[in-house]
Amino acid sequence: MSPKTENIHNRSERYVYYDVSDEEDHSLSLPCSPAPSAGSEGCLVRENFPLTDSRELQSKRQKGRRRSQVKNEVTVIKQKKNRRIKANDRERNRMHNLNSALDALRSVLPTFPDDAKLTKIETLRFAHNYIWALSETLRMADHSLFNMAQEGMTDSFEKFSKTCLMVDLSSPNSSCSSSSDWDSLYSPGSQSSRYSATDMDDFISQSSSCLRYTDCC
DNA sequence: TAGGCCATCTGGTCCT
DNA sequence: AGGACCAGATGGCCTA
Repeated sequence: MSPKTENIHNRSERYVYYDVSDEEDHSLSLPCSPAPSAGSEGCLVRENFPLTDSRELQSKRQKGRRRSQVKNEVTVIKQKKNRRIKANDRERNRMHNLNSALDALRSVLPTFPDDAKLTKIETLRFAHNYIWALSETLRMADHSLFNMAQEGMTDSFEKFSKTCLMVDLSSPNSSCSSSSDWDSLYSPGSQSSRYSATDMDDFISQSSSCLRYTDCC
């Protein structure tokens, strides 16, 4: 096999490779179609060589560009996939952090061990109402203390101050709270008004009575 | 089996 | 560009 023939043969091999994904290459190699086999050799030798060669160079460049385009697309797809995986990972972590925060919130809410775990929405609603209830309790306690001070009950005031501030309202073991008391705050009901004003009033009165009936008074 | 809850994925939007 | 946040979609699990 002469060098020239070998060269042509190599070209035809390359054609076969690029023709798979390139329709324009078909048009370029049309004179030698249908198959760039033995006929193609005659084709290339017969035509004026420089023209064929420049066409080939052009074709090579186009093919090179397309190959790098394909490569780029593959890279972009890989990059996108990689970014998605990383984003999913971050999102998972974010949700885990959110859940940890909810767990922390649950842990400071007064529930009983045998209670079913509060759902997310229950936790948020309960926390909201619990804070409100504690605020109300404080307000009422302040009011009571103020009245007591006004009446000159200095001893009672001091005693109240020392001991009642230590009352742990949030403790499920608190003597004045029971499971049902706390259940009333998040007992099953309509989602929209799960913790009714009545429930909260009950809670406040119970909390207040707790303050009133602990060993401080 | 329907409905509720949850975890995860995904694409969009906004911000740095 | 990349990260945070959000909301919708989806599928799994559990319970009444």
